[in-house]
Amino acid sequence: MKYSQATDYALHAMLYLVTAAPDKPVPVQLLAEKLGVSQTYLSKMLTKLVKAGLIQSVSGANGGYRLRRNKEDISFLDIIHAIEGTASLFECSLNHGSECLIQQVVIEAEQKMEQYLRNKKISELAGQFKGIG
Amino acid sequence: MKYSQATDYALHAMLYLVTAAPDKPVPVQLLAEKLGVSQTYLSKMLTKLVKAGLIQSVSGANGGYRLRRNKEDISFLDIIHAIEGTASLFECSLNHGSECLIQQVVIEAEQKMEQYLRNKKISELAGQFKGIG
DNA sequence: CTATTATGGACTCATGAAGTCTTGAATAGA
DNA sequence: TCTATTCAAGACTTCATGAGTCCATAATAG
Repeated sequence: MKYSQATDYALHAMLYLVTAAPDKPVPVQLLAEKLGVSQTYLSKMLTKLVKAGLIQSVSGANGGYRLRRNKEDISFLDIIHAIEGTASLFECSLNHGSECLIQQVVIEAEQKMEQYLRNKKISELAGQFKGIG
Repeated sequence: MKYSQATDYALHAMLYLVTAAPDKPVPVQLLAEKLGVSQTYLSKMLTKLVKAGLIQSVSGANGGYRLRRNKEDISFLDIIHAIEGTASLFECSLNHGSECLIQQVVIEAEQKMEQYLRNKKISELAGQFKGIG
């Protein structure tokens, strides 16, 4: 079980957008160079972030991506959920009669992690952030 | 990102072993019937649990599996780690100069989850456990 | 009109999960 | 000692998903 690299890229891209000038949209080409990943691949993740309402896209020349919300309102969990989906980490595959006690425990544990990620905003790192490379 | 079904089976198998009579080893055939999974597949997971030191195997007639430790000393995390491995959920694939701040946050979150799973013992469910099916 | 930029679908490739099959080793009991 | 039972391990198959490419289409600034 691992987070996908796509999540890794998305988190870094968002960190860049949070630290970048908020008025000017950043084209995917620039982001892709910074992260060392292909444009076409990165654009998949950015599209997901757009659909999740975290960023906004501007087509055409001088276009690109910029934040849609206040940067203080964007949590790690928002980004992770946008890429990985919101399904639970654990789903019992046995057909018990009742609710699965084991599943309840693991989901409870997952919620501890989510709670931390929900409270942690990507902008908190912007101060310490010295550039991607 | 999801826990594997193997982890699901292993947790249920351990719950059964914890509630079963501790003196008599339980053969994989019996466990497999209870869980509704094939013997050969389940035995893979049980072998991992043996290697992790959670249970003990007894070959030959009247053999099977029994707990190796005190049942109060077996946590959810022990079982999950035995099956899934102990690698971190997140590994930054960019080559930064320094440590990755993003990775630090996600690993911190993971540790919240692990802390909960480490404190939760499988035997805590034994009381409420009404059988697998 | 053209260059730039995002969107979306089809596609390939590699990896890992899920599961089977078979062979071999250990041991209890006759 | 022989046999039935039980665990261990490796090779193998199948399928789903992650990772990534390529191309055609749509939107927009100049």
